[in-house]
Amino acid sequence: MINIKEHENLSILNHSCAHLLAQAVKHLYPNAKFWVGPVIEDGFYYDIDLGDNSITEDDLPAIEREMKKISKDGKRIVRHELSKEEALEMFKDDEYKIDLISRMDEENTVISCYSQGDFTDLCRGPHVDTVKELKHFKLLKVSGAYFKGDSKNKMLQRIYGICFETAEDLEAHLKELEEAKERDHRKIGAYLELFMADDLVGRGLPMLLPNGYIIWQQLENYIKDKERKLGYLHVMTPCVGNVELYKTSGHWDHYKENMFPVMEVDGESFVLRPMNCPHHMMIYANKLHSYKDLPIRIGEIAHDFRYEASGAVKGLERGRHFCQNDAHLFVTPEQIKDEFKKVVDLIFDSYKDFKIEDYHCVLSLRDPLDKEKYYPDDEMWNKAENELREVLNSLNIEYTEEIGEAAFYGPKLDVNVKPAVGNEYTLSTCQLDFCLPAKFDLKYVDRDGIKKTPVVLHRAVFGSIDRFMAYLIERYKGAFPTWLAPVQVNIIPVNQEYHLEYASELYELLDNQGYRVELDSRDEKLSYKMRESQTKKIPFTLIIGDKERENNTISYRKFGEQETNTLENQEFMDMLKQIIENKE
RNA sequence: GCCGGAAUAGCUCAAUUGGUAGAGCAACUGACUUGUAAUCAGUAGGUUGUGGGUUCAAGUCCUAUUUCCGGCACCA
Repeated sequence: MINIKEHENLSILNHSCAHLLAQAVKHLYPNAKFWVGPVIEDGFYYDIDLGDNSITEDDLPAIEREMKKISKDGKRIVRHELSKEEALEMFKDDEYKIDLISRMDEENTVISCYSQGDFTDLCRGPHVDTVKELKHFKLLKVSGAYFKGDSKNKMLQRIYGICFETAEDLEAHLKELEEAKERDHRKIGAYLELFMADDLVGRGLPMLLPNGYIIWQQLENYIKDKERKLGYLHVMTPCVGNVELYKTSGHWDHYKENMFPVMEVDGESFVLRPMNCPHHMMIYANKLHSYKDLPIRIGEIAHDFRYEASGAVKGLERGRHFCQNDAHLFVTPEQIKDEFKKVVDLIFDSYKDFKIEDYHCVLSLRDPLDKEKYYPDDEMWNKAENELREVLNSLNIEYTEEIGEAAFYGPKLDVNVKPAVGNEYTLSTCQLDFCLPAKFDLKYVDRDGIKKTPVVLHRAVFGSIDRFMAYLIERYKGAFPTWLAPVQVNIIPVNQEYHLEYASELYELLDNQGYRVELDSRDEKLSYKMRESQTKKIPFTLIIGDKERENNTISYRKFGEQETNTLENQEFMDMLKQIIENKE
């Protein structure tokens, strides 16, 4: 999907279109006041204070018509420059513009405005020359948005739209949006019976159905196997923990609002655990370690519970229960780089197996001004951040840096992806932590006989298995590679009477070798069964009739292909084995 | 949590200004015995998310509530 921000022309076009939107809204809602209207990846938006009025999606067509009308009038877009003083005078009745202007630093700043007909807006520009150029746009959605992005502030109304240079581009984009909706893991998940949710079970608590659980187990086995080969030790720890555990780690102070409420039992206070770091810290602390033991890599497929805001819950992507592919690596300071590199390699090796190519890396740093969230030790933070940056650079990983995105205990590398619908989220993460080991007073005995505190890398390759699965559903549009597919082979006998026996033999053969195979022996036409096999996106559909029975062969059709191939039975088995091994 | 929208059969949707809740697919039954994306006929399927209210009459109007959807905020 196109990123408007990356194209200069489109960027200017969309920004100008935001002004056009504002002008149209002003015509229809004269009391409207405007905050900001920036260009985003998917077009533009404008944040508007409509006072007592409100706009719903039903009002968008009328606003679009007004925009078209203004565009047809074809007024020129003119830039004026004024001093801060003049600007304050000009917008004296508009508290939003006053807010913007007064935050511009120097007294002598030149402030620019853009006018088109009866509408003038404060703006840095640049813009297109006339509103006539703004023809191929569409308003997409309305929503609330907090003033200055702060939930303590009042809510403004935000209108989203997008603008293109040609009608064809716009149409193509709208079509892409429709297609993206079809890819949504919630839609495919219901259709292919991968998971379900029910009000009686509770909000944000999806349940994996047999088909989905097969995929889930494949993922679990895949990553545990990879980790085992890299020296990870897997553990299992309880889903409930004493509150003191989280007070010690500091998670309680930062996240108690987002935990399920405390359960009081026999004078002890418990919570459903929201993460596993403290448990793994305690496992490390279970015995005294030598520097020779390090690194120690504790891994777990761990069930966690978070009381996510109701508006944040989304399918398998974000639930109130999820399963982390978590691990904590206890290392000496000298081992940080090497271990970090191994984690990064593990992440991207795995991505190759799942053919995940569309991601971007973020180095998440602290906000030095946010003394509340971040552990106040500048020296520790600088050291950790520089260390992480150095490793990323030495690995030639492309990344952007984001301030204020770090965990409270340390900076991290996040690997982010975009879902079919909604905001980007983090798939994999590797976090550097100098903080928690000290809080738990973890030690190892160094070469010189002195007890020292290890450094911890927190990492998750499949952030949560559920979320990773959500991403894969969308990545593959439900057509899973054979090694992941819930049903790998579907056998269709041409005729129930004459071919069922041979088809059953083949079923046994495949089943005995551990393949996930089904035999469709219903009284239906072949074409009917073929259609169903294709709509269920089963990788291999076998057609078994006279030809196959007489020659001891298998005719098969691969998902998404039109032709059928025929192979000797053994050849087919070899091919299937090969495809699964190659994760095709 | 906040702003807005939605909820009708298992699924996708329809039902005029308030006036007998309907269709396709799926399911079930029967016939057909099939060579690569939908064979034909029949049957059954609903307290219109839930609770209150207005009305002679509510899927439709009002109200509360739950869940879902689109964003915002949050994301250890």
